[in-house]
Amino acid sequence: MSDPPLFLAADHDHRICARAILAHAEGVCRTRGTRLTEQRRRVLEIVASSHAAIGAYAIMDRLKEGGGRPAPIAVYRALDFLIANSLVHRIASRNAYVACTHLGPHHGSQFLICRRCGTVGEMTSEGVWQALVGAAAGAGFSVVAPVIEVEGECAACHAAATAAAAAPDGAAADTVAGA
Amino acid sequence: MSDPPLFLAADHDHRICARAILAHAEGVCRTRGTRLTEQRRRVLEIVASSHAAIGAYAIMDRLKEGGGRPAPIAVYRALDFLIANSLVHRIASRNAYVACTHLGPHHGSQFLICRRCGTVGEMTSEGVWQALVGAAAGAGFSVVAPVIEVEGECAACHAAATAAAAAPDGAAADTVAGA
DNA sequence: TGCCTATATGTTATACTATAACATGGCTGC
DNA sequence: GCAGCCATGTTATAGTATAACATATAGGCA
Ligand SMILES: [Zn+2]
Ligand SMILES: [Zn+2]
Ligand SMILES: [Zn+2]
Ligand SMILES: [Zn+2]
Repeated sequence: MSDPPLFLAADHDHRICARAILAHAEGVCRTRGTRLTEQRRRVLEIVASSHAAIGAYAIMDRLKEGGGRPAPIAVYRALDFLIANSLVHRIASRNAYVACTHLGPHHGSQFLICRRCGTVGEMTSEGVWQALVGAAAGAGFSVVAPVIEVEGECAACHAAATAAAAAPDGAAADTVAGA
Repeated sequence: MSDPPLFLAADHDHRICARAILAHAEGVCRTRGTRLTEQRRRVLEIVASSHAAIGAYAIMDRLKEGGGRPAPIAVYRALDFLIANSLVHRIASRNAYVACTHLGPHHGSQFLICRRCGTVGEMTSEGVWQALVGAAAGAGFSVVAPVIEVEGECAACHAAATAAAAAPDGAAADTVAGA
């Protein structure tokens, strides 16, 4: 009912999102006694710098901008840590990664991926979870780790596409890139 | 209610499955005026030779057994055709492919992947579909192409694991490989 | 029949994604 | 200090997928 919106407006102040993600990571690591090292922190910052999913090699390129010469394995090791702590999620259908936008522990998120702007919304619908577990149980199958990644269109892009289709003349509304 | 079982017994006569898949493919291609060429047919036979998902390079190795020297691209092109015609599905979380076991047209299947035997069951639960579309709509998101791939345990493997845990002495029941 | 075009395949090279194996460094607790 | 653990560096390689261009084959049609 009062869930926060999965998709924020394109012009939202994303620094607020990024800060919240980093602060949450600090808290998680302090609680668990794990270490959010500089490298892991930088990878998380890069992943969290946008609501779109980013590939491991793109993360590496961003790290290089800071002057270092990180090898792919360094990025994957940082991602392994972040994923193990549910601070980052892997999007298997894109071979890419997104920062978790949830505060508490959770399992079985559903990822809504806009085919136009690339924004990924992380949804945790109890109804979807129960429908899936129930249907699987009907086949004698016990669910352990679901991968649910939905390609589609977010509200903003859908509205823009509809408007463009209605008035196909002249300058089409630009597709907004993920902030 | 009267759905066919998603997971067949390990000792079922899989030649029946394979023949049905090939016959269905012949029919689909005849209806659509597309061509089930020898290469595409062989790739489909290989993918359909088991209920487990198989990787593109494993398919290539199997093709080589026939004497040819297929390049990776040949396998991917055949897979592209088969996937476009819904005769094969890609399992993104495994980078692997399974033959479709459905007869009619369909969208949004849910794939149940046994972590022990590797068998993939293709489920088409209307309830899961509706729960997902409904929940996404609540976020203003319109679903186009969901990827639902669930890791878990099939009934047979779950029973075997439970039995092995109850009687951990001596010969544990072998994990059955996908036929 | 013989050309024409679209589709399918062959060939070579390369891009992209991810991990193995082993060495080094650095913090922590004793 | 030093032992042990964890994190990182270094090098090499495995695994997955596509680009670009040449050739071949099937069928439609003049
Ligand atoms: Zn944001
Ligand atoms: Zn969008
Ligand atoms: Zn079978
Ligand atoms: Zn199984």
